[in-house]
Amino acid sequence: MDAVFHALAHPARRQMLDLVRHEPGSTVGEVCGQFEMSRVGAMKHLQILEDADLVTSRADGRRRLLYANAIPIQMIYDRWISDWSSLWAQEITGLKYRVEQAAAKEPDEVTIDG
Amino acid sequence: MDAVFHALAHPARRQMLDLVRHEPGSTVGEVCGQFEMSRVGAMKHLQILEDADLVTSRADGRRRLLYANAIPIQMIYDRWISDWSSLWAQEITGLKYRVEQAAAKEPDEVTIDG
DNA sequence: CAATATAGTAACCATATGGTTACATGTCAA
DNA sequence: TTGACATGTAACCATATGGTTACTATATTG
Repeated sequence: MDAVFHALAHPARRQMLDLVRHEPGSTVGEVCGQFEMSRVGAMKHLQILEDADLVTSRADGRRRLLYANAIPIQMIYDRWISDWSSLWAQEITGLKYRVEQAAAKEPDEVTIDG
Repeated sequence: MDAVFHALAHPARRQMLDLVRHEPGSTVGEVCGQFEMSRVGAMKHLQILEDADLVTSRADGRRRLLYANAIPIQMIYDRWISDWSSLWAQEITGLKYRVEQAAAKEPDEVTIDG
């Protein structure tokens, strides 16, 4: 849990995760190339995402392909969000609505960082 | 967002948030007393939670009373969890189930840290 | 095979983080 | 009104974080 929240605490990492989620199979170089910082700096962020299991990878020759992993996000929901629901009961109807929307919706263009 | 995730990245702070949520109106001293570290150390964690708006406070004489704030948690749901739902579509039924459970449930004894 | 492309390591640096002790302030109560 | 209690500040320290440059290693391709 520490690792997951820590990984999400940096805007560059949230953006990276976003990138990989919307473009599964991106290479390390492609992802790093999107950022101002050095490739090595970006790779460190990637490493932190992988340590938190938010990103997984598969070797492909001299390249490495990256994929977002939803499990830790689910964990956050299960151990945090759903637990807090009682404190926002007045919004629960809206929440159920949004969940149903999400279920119906295609993988989409929504941005994550905020 | 940085502040919220960063605040949640430390186990002591998650535990504190848990404490305050289950015992709203706890004083600074009461909360700090629950931890091994010095009072000042604990107060710094509290400050970080307040900076992230996860905890708010109200002065009461020489004491300060603490309250958990659900808004940032809702933000996490809105900007993260619901957005990822498409990646766990096969679990969406279970998710809706859990949401409905949460709506029906009383404020409870569930622990958060993990 | 030689050259290039992709990824990874090593070493380093400035600043942030997480903790401490000692002291200061404000409020309640005898 | 004085003393004790609850909270807050200041100064400090070790280590972690986020970044850099230079170098290495492994695949692919001409």
